[in-house]
Amino acid sequence: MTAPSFRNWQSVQDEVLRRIHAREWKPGDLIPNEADLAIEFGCARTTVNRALRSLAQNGLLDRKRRAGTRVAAQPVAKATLDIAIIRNDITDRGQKYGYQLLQSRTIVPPPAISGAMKTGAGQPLLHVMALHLADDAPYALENRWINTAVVPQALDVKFDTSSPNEWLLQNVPYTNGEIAFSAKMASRDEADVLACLSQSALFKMDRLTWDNGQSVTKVQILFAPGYQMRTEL
Amino acid sequence: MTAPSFRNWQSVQDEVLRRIHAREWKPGDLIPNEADLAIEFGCARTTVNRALRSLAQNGLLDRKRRAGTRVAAQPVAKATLDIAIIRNDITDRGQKYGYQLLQSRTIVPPPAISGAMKTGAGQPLLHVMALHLADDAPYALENRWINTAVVPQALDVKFDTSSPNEWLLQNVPYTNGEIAFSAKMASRDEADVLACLSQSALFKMDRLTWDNGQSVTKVQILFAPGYQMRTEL
DNA sequence: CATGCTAATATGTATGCACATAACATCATT
DNA sequence: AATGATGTTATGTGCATACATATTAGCATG
Repeated sequence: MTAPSFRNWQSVQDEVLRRIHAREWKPGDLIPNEADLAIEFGCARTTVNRALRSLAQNGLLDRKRRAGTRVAAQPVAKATLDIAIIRNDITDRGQKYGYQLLQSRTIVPPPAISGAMKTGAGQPLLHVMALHLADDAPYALENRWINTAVVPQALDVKFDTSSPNEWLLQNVPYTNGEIAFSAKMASRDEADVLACLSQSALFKMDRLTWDNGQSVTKVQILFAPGYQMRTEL
Repeated sequence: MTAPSFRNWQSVQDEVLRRIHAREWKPGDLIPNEADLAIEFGCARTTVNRALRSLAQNGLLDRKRRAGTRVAAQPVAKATLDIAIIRNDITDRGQKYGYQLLQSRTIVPPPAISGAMKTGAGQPLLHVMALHLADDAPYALENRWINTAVVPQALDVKFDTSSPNEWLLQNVPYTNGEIAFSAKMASRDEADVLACLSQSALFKMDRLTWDNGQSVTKVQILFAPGYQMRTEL
């Protein structure tokens, strides 16, 4: 039997994938170590390492030092979502983007919000509500709080032509954050703004971002009925 | 000024991240090339490459051959969601997992479904409905179609103690698929099963998986009100 | 002026080697 | 038998080097 010779890490990855799909290596199985695979594939161990590392990152393999590499018993599907700027989301689909500022003012927020943001209780936040439109139809309602202590420049920005969504993403750095997705029944006001029936089921995204331990902003985005967030596996 | 010397790719990555956050390198800026950075950091180009490659994968840098590396103008936040097996989702939170089969039968599906699955029109599918419970409360309703042409073994499985969700993930390989998330108003039947009010807003996940061009399964999972899908940024 | 060839350049990747590190196995000690 | 020291092993990473490849700039040619 001639060694087929897999010279680059992509083809090594493909071959490993093939064996997993063909169930030559079953979930839970320990696969040969890098050195052996390198010999079998006729390439350097580095190359095998690169291929396996990549597969591990995608959740198809579990790797542990000394213990070896095994096929993930329960392939946790990792879906990568691209949380784009809403404007791009819309224009990428060939629709016309529209924007409308609903409200912008500085307030001392109710405890629930400053609690989530872990700001001081009396800390004033900038509160902005805006509507994103696709082909003139309401698309998403942005409800945002900005920590003025961290982002004082925000106070000088009139969010009347472009959304806080865009401005913050382009002007304010952050180190980490969290996102949560859920479903919410439309309140009367929300239904009004989004031009849908009250009690409609809306897709909701909550996002909290931080910069070196200081909370930057909290946003809730409510999408008009029919919105879908999609991704490949 | 002494060169701080960043010896491993993680610390190089951290330093690059720091510069991005500190806006020493602003969005859209072209950053020094790998060779120069390697000299500055006192490490090999390979190490810089590893760091930058990783950052590019996370969407913070845009890299092009010959054109160089620049800070992403619009940092598309990439959120990676771990779509776990529902049982794990529940037990990981320290709750008791429960399962209940509602229905299982072979049917010729309505055109809408076979259309989405791109199976032959008259192709019979196995249809299974099941309920997942957390601490005895309804948690999610699984509504699944399985392509019996591709997965004939499924016909022999009684899904009375463990869900198709688990069985398929552990027994049937797939090459690719797609996931969509959305919100849906609970129908009367759905509300009944999930023990919630009719018209509640439910978080919905639709998933379609393929194996080498053949559709394997299509599933719709409706989560009981209150469900949140979370992830770090 | 348009077009196409060519050279320069930055990233992409393969390789052999070395050493670091985690985790397990084994054996000795108590 | 429990505990701890020690060695072994597989992955993790760094480095120097070489070559591959995409893309751009510049030049030459029609």
